[in-house]
Amino acid sequence: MGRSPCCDKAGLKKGPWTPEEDQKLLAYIEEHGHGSWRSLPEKAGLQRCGKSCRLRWTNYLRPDIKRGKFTVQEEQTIIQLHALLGNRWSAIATHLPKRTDNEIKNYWNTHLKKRLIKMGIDPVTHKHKNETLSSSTGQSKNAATLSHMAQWESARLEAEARLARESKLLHLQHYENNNNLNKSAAPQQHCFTQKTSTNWTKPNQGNGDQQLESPTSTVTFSENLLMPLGIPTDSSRNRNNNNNESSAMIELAVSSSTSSDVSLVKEHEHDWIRQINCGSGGIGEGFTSLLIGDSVGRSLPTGKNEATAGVGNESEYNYYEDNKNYWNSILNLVDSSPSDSATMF
DNA sequence: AAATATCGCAACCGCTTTGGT
DNA sequence: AACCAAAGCGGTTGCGATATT
Repeated sequence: MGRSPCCDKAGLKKGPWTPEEDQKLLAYIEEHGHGSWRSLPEKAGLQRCGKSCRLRWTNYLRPDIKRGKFTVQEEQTIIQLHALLGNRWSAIATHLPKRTDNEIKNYWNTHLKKRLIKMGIDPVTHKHKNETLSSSTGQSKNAATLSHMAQWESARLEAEARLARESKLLHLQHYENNNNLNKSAAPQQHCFTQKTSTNWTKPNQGNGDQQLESPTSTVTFSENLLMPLGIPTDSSRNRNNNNNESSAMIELAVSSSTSSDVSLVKEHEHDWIRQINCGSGGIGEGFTSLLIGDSVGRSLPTGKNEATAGVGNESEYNYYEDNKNYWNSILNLVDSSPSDSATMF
């Protein structure tokens, strides 16, 4: 059987989008939200299939997309996350705010992959050729360890999403109950429009704030998101938290996570990681922070005492040390890459 | 200047997952 | 539980731009 293609209707246009089509799509979504993608093209007066419209929107027209050159930081993040997660572009994209998975995927395939190959690093295993050659003599431990850790990270991400979904149900119920009780005291600040994965809506409709918002975009309550966890944000350092928001709402923001909300939370995890690496401390040595942080890759403690701080015994020390060395080697190779290091990163 | 090769990226394809009925 | 529609996702393709011969 199989599903019939969505674009097989005669007369539907394919290929590059014209500025006129972009304008129609933008105008329609600004006015109505996307609603059902399938019915959108007809309503918007476009000779396209819904899927094509959705892709054009999510990969190009969405206002929360950052376009243009990737920064050094972004490149490093992609390389490191790819070593960890493989070709899971959407997962990688959650750590790169405002970049789409498609853009990251393209950038990897056209730039980073080739660059690693040029440097003698296998873009699949992220191991240097020399290391590959000597792996038969027992140095494959790093790869095995990394693989093991990657499995844990994958499991963690999945569990996180599952828990988030479950807690959302609970908290939505909680919120609805509260909302029914306190309709007159509805929170003013949060743009709590729609956070399902299916419907994009325009926040603050009618109040002059026309900022568009996609299911995976950051929302305006984002920084409050981290407050209850004790995670500092830039603005939280600079201003007092506005405690007018109901704590229930904040709690909801943190825990109500559909898959799209997970990405939202993860987007901030990126900042969180940065905070940890900047030495805010106290959050515990998360796996991700251990692997991704510059502080790990670039300024590893050389003394065993420092390295083993918080690590219980010799085998655990080796475990961490192995991975630090692994990332160190990647970053050192990248840093000391011959000839065009200036353009490299 | 023309032909050819290579690169970069938007868009497509098809499979999987999710959510509603 | 089964079915279906829609969204998510990753691999691949097509084509315009640019570099090289």
